[in-house]
Amino acid sequence: MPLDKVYDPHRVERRWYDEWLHRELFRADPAAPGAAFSMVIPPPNITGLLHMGHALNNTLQDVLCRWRRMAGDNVLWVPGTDHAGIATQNVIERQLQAEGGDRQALGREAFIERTWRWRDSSGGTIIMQLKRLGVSCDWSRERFTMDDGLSRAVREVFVRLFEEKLIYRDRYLINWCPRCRTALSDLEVEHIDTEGKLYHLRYPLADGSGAIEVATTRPETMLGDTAVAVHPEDLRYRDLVGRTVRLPAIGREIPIVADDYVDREFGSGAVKITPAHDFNDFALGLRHQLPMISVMDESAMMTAEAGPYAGLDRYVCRDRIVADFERDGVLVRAESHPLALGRCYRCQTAVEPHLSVQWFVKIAPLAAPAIAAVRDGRTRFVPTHWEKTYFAWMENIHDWCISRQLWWGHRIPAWYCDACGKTIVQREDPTACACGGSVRQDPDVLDTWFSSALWPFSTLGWPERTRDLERWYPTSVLVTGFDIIFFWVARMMMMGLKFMDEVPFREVYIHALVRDQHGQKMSKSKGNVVDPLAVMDAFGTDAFRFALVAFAATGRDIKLAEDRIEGYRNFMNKIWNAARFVLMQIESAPPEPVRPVEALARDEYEALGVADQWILSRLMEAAGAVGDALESYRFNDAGARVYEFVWHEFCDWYLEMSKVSLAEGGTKAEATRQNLARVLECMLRLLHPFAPFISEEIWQSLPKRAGGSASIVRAPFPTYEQNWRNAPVEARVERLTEIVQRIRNIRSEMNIPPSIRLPVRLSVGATASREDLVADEPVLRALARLESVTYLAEGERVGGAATALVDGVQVFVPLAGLVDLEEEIRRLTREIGKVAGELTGVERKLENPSFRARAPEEIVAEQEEKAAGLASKKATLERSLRTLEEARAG
RNA sequence: GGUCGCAUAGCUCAGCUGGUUAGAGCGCCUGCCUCACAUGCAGGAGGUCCCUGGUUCGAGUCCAGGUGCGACCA
Repeated sequence: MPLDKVYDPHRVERRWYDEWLHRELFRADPAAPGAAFSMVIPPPNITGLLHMGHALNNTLQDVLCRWRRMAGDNVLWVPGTDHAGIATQNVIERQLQAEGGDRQALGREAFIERTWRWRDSSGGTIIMQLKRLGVSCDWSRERFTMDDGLSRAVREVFVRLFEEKLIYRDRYLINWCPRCRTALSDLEVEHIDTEGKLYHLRYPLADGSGAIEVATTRPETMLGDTAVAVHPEDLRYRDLVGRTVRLPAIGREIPIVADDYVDREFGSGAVKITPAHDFNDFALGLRHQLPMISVMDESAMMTAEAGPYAGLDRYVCRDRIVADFERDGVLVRAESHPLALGRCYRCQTAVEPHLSVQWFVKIAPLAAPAIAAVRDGRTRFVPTHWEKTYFAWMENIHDWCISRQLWWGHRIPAWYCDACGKTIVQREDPTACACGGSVRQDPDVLDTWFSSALWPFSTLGWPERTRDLERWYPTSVLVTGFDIIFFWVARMMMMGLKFMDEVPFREVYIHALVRDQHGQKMSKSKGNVVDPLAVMDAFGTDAFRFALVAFAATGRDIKLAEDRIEGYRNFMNKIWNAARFVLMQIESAPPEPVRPVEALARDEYEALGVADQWILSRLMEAAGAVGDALESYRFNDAGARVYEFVWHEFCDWYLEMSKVSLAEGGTKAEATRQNLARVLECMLRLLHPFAPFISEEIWQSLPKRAGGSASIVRAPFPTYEQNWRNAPVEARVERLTEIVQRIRNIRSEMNIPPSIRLPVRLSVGATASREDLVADEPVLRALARLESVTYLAEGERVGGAATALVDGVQVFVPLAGLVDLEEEIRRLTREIGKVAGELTGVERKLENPSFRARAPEEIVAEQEEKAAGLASKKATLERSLRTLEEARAG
C-alpha cells in the first residue's frame, strides 16, 4: 500500500489510540516482571478544559512512561480527576442562578445529586482531551477524589489525625471569601499589588485632653477597633499608654496599649487595632486580651456592631465613613498608598479576615519529617533549586484551615451532640451520642487539597494493603509545575510520610509554565489563550508533543511560538517521507521481515558498506544520548538529538548515500536495503516516546516478523551498543561529507549551476587514505554532482582552480571557463583570514608560559596539535592563492 | 521589604560539571519542481553572549556589584 505524499495525522491518531486501549497496552499488572516505575497524574479539575499547562505536563509524563515501558520496566501511570470543591460548586450555582433558583432553595441533598449528574455528563471532558494527547495512562485505574475508595481514605486520615490531636477545631481569624462564602487557606489567597489609600484619623482622648492620630488603609474597620497601639519605646506616646480614646462614630472607649509589633516609622507611629479584621491585630489582641468585635458578616455586609453603618456593604461603608469623618474633622488626610490586596484564587473577590470556628491541621509535626526527607535526599527535586522554595515554605508554615463552607466535597466526619455538646469523630457514621442525645453532622466539607494530598497512596487502594501499593509505592517521579509545590507537592510529602512511613515519590520534576509568545500568562480575560486542541487540529498531536518536549528546558516560562510547532509538523512529514522512501525500496524486493538492529550479527555487519556502518554508528550514539538525556530529565536534549539524527544524519546523508549503493544493485544493494529497514525500525522506536502516533503507524507498515511485539508501545527502547560504534568509519564519512560540502560551497559561490557536472582533482595527504576515497568515489560523485574525480601525484598542483582543504585532502575544482578567478581569490583570501585569526588565538595561548605551566597536559597537547594543523592549512591555502595570482598575472 | 529566577543572532530559545573564533528552529539572502519529501533540497549572511569589576593559564559558563525584566513570599 503506497503511503500518501503528505502525512495526515488525523487519519492515524484516533485509530491507534483506540487500538492501544483495545489491546490494553497501558494496563499495568503488579505481577508482571520488571523494575517498578510509577507515576500519578496531577489530577485536573473536573471543571477544567485542557490548557497548555496540562498538555506540557502530561506530554512529559507520557514521554517518561513510554520510555520506561519500552525499556522493560513494569510501568503504572494512574490517571484521574479532582472534585475541585469551589470551582465545581460555582459551576452548578451559576446554572441554578440562570434558572432563577439557588442552592438553598434546592436543598443540600438535591444539590449534591445534581453536581454528581453534572460530573458524570461533563466532568469527563478533560479526560477525553488528555486521550487526544496520546497519554498512556492505565485507564482501568482511573480515580476521582470523591470515589468511594478515596473518600474512605480521606475519612481514615481525618479520624487518625483527629485522634492524634493533629486536627482540631477552634475559633480563629481566617481568610474568608464573601462571594464564595467560605473559609480559604492561606494559600488560596492571591496577593495582588493594588493602589490603595492610607487614611490618617484623629482619635480624641477620652478625657478630652487631646487626640492621637492613627493611619489605616481600611477606615471601615475602625468600627471594630478595640485598642490603639504604640511602640513601648516611642517617647512621643509614652505618657498616653494606659489611657483611653473615644472611638469616633461609635463612642466606644478603647485603651492605648504598648506593643513592640508597632512600627514607629509607619504613619504616625500609632496604629488602630481591629482584632477581628486583621491578622496582625488578631495576634496583638490575643497578647493583650482585647475584645474581638466582628463588624462584617459572611457577605462582608456591616453588622449591627457597626452602629449607624449597619447593613451597608463594606465599600459603601468605607465611602460613607470617609465622607462623615472629613465633615467631622476626624480625617486628617488621605494619601495614596500601595498595598497587596488579598483576593480569592477562585473568584478574585477581595478576601476578608473573618473570625469563625473552623477545623485546622496542626502542621508543624507533619512538616518536620517532610523537610527531613528532602534534606537527606529521599525525595529529590529536579531542578534542585526548587528545594529552596519548598524549604522556605515548609519552615514557615502555619496551621492549615481545612474546613470549607461548601456542599460539594468530603463532608467533615464530625458530629455534635445536641444533648451533651460532645464532638464525635469516627470512621462509621454515629446514629446517636453515647449519652443518648441526638447528633448532627458538621455541615462543612474539607478543602479539596486535603484529598489531593493523599493522591499517591489513596489511588493505589489505601487504606487497604493492596498489591498495587506494595508494587508501586513510593511512586518513581512526580511531574508538575512549580505553582503547586505548596498546594500539592508539600502536602503529599507530609501525608505520604505520615500514613505510609515513606515518601510519596523519589523525584519531583518541576517544569516551566506555558505563557504566550510575549511571556504573558495565558488567561481568558486577556484573550491570549492558545487552545491545545486547536494546535493538535492544525499540526497534529505528534508535532505538538515534539514542540512541547523541545520547549521543556526553559527555566520558569515557556513562550509558545506557533511557528516552532509548524516546524515540528514539517519534521513529522520528513519522517513520513523518509519512511516512504525506505518502504519503496524494500517493497521492490520479496517482503522479507525486518530484522531489528539488536539481531545484527558480526558477519552481517562486516559485509555492510561504509555508509551503512556509519549510520549504525550514529544511531547507536543517538540512542545512548537520548537515553542519557531522559535519565536526567533533559527532555529538550533528548528531542534535539532525535531530530538531529532523523533529519540531518539519516535523511540528509544516509538516504542520499544509500541511493548510490541501491543503484549499484547486487549484494551491496541488498545489504543496504536491509540496513535501511533496520535503521528505520530502530529510529521509530527511538522516536516513539515523543511521537507515538506516527512511529506506530510507520512501524506497523514495516514487513512483520514473527514473534515480535504486536505494537511499538511494547517494543524495546534502543540501547547503546558499543559493537556498532565505529570511529574510523565515522571519521571517513565525516571527511567525505565535508568534501561534498566544500565542493557545493564552491559551486554556489562561483555561481555554477547545479546542472553542470564538475571535474574535481584531489590531492591526498598523509592523514587521509587514498584507497578509502577511491572506494567512496561513487558517493562523492553523486552527492557533489561530479563529472570526474582524479588524483594528483604528490607535490603536483593545479593552477587556476578553486580549492578547499579538508582534513588531509585538498580539493581542486579547475576553473577553466567555469569560475571567476577574482571571485576565487577573494574567497580564498577570506578563508585564509579566518584560519589565520584562529591560529593567532591558539598561538597566543601557547606562548603564554603560565598556560603551559598550569593547564592540564592534554589541553596543551590539544592546542599544539591544533596550531600545527592550522599552520599547515594556512600554508596550503596560501600556496593555492599564489598559484591563482600567478594565473591572473598570466 | 525578603527570597528566587531570567538577560546569548531580527524572533523564540539551547549551551550539563569553565578548555576549538558560540549553536538550533523560525525569519532573511542566493540558487534549485535533483526519480522520499517545495511541510522540500543546496549554499550563505547574521552575535561587544546586559554592564562593571574579580577569580583563573583560560569565563557565555564561576564570584561580587549594578541595570532591566519576571515570579513567589510578607
